[in-house]
Amino acid sequence: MDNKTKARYDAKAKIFKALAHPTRLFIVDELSREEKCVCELTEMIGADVSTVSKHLSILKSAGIVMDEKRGTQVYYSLKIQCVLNFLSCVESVMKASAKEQLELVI
Amino acid sequence: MDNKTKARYDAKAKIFKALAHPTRLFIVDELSREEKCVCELTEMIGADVSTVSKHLSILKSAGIVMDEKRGTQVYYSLKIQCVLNFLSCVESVMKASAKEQLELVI
DNA sequence: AATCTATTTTCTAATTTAGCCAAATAACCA
DNA sequence: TGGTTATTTGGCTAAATTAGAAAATAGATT
Repeated sequence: MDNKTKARYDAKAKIFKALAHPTRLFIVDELSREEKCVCELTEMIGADVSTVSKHLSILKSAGIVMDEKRGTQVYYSLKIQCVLNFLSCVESVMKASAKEQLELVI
Repeated sequence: MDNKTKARYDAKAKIFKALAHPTRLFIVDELSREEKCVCELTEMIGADVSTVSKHLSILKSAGIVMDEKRGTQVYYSLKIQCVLNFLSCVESVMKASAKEQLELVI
């Protein structure tokens, strides 16, 4: 595999890594409804603000969300809508697995 | 967040984790063309067989690929085609980021 | 049965990630 | 200016992930 190809796979992997955490998936779900400030998300998630802020920065640097400062607050919103489509594909993977599990039991 | 909801996010995250590695993305790409045995993939990837085998088992336990033993070889193939759609969404995330980078420079 | 081949599993060391606390920044307000 | 609130950053520790070497397993062949 040449360097360029390798770099492409690394870049793709970075995006998947950004989504590969339950808290970050929750954030994406919430932001798909409407923008939220860090404080609102922190409240919902129930972790330290610094932790939530770090999750957001990972999503941002992957290009999945964007932020906008208004007064003292920073609002985050979903930047790439198609992320939602692939969440629904993931659901289908989950359903397929669950069905299989079930068939093993029956 | 109740336990059930949390479990759902964990399960989704598991699927993203499975895809969050350059080698595993490469494997998915290859398998989207046609099934391959572990030895063929190992040859292409150039890592230890045990490493490749482990990557495959991660993809399998996430429900993304399936395997079939034929003689001494094990053939892996893509189980969930929609994974490919979301790879194309990821590409669009990458393009958007690249475009932005470019605009910063111009 | 003994051996060979392909693959998986186990073990260990190295690297990365997650989460909290404390400190630093930034924007607003008195 | 000094203080307050919201957020980010740095530092630290614990947990998770990665990779390869070696050992174990399963099926095919002699």
